[in-house]
Formats: sequence, structure tokens, C-alpha cells
Amino acid sequence: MPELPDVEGFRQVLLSCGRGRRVTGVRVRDAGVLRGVGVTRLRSALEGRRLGTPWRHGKWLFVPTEDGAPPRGEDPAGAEGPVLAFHFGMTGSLRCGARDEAPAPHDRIVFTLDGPRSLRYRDQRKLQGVRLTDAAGIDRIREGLGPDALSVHKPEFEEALAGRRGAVKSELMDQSVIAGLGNLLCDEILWRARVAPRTAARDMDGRTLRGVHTAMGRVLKTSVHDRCVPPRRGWLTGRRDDGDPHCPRCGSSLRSGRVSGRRTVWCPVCQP
DNA sequence: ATAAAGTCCTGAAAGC
DNA sequence: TGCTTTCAGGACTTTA
Repeated sequence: MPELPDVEGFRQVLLSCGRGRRVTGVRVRDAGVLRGVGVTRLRSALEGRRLGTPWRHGKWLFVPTEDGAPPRGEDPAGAEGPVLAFHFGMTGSLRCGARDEAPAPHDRIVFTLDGPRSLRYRDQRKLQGVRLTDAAGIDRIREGLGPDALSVHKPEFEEALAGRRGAVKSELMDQSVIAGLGNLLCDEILWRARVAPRTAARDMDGRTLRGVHTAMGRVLKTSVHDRCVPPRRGWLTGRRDDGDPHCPRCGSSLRSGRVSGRRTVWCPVCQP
């Protein structure tokens, strides 16, 4: 599930449910989601600290923590603490629940807060997870990421893709080229831009590349609003699981195949 | 049993 | 030739 729009939704959850709240408890129900940090260190690092303003780059979500002391007038920010970094893999999510709500089967970590609610990191398959990091660690993560898909402008987008010889879909999916796009988004964007997914990026002229950027912006705008790539009937995503899927634009039979190991759906007529 | 919205690793092929 | 980029496949993990 989690591509950029989903992660953006989790950021909103954190903003409304966690920001400014003190962490009173950390229950690790399955340590399999911890990356590079143990239960003890995670708890001692977080308990008593306040959650700061969450921010996102690609599919990563970062949550700074601040000193646990209540904010004073002179020192509103508080001392800098460690930073929580979430990556949701294919099945992860962040939920806001009532403080005493019984955990769901895949709630791997429950963060109890000083208000009436708690935050849960839920993940069926534990493909990625939660880590504890700092400014240097964030830099290391971001070194491997291209510009964020939601904020990248046309020239930077063109530059990121120009000359790449891989299939345009593979390049869009490559987080070191553009950060945040996943399998569904890429298919949706290329369908909207009328570009076949296996087209080599370097064979695309500036005009086509800019068209992909425009399509990306439109698809992201709606998807971020909906907090997921919406399975609307007017979108490719709303058709890809049909028995015999047809293009919502021209009615042709959709094709399905594999591009860099991922299931790929496209319209052979609209995307020559 | 096969497949799944993510990433990482390997080995091989392609390109400069 | 050698370096880099890219691809395919498998691995991780759990459930429908």
C-alpha cells in the first residue's frame, strides 16, 4: 500500500494525533520491525520526550523528538532528541487509536501518549520498519534518494531522468532517481501521460518528459488528498484488478506484464 | 499455491 | 579493458 500519498497520510495522522505530545510508553509487541535499534534503547530514547513536527521525503517519514520538559516561553523548541524514522514497506501503516484500545493483531509497536490517544505502527509483513536516528543518519538515508516526487519541479525532474537508458517505469520507481513513486502510481502516471512503460527514458524528448511531470503532479494531488492512489473507475488503478480490464479512456483491452519484476498494466492504444 | 502497493542483494549484461 | 548502470531474480515476511 504505502507509496508517497499513503505516507503523506501517515504524516497527517502524526500531526493531528502525536505532535507536541509526550511519549509515556513504548510497547514493542514484535521486535521484528526494529531496524538497528533494540527495545531497550528505543524505549529509553523515547519515553518522556515530546514528538515534534513530522516530515517526509519519498516514502520515509521522520519524527523528531524534543526534550520532555514542557515548552517554556524562552525555549519553545526544547532540546533536540533522537529522530524516529519510519518506512512502511508494502503493508505498514500508522494508526491513531484510543489510549486503551486493544491492539490489532499486526500492531507491532504501540506508542502511548500523554493525551487520550495512542499511536500504533501496524505492519503485516515486516519488510521494513522503524529506526532511531539523528541528523547524520538522516543524511545517509537521503543520500540514497532523489528529489521528492511531490515537490520536484520540471527542470529538476527532467534532469533526473535525462539520459537514463532503463525503461521509464523502472526509472520512476527507482528511489534514487525520484523518491516516493511506487508501482501503482507509476502505472497511473504513465497511462495519464500516454507513455508506454517500457519506453527507454533517454529516448523521450523534453516535451514528453514534461508531460510525465504534469501527469505526476495531477495524479499525486488527488492521491495525496485521498491518502492513497484512488481505485476510481476513471483511473487505471480502478481497473487493474478487473477480470478483463478495459481502458477507462478509450475502452481498449488493457495489457498486463512485468517491468523490472513488477506487475505492470497499460493501454496498448493510448500508450504506444 | 500464487501473488502482493517496498527495498536490498547478487550476478550478468549492456554501454561508455 | 574497466568502470558504471541497469536488469532479472531471489530474499525478506505474512496472508488471502
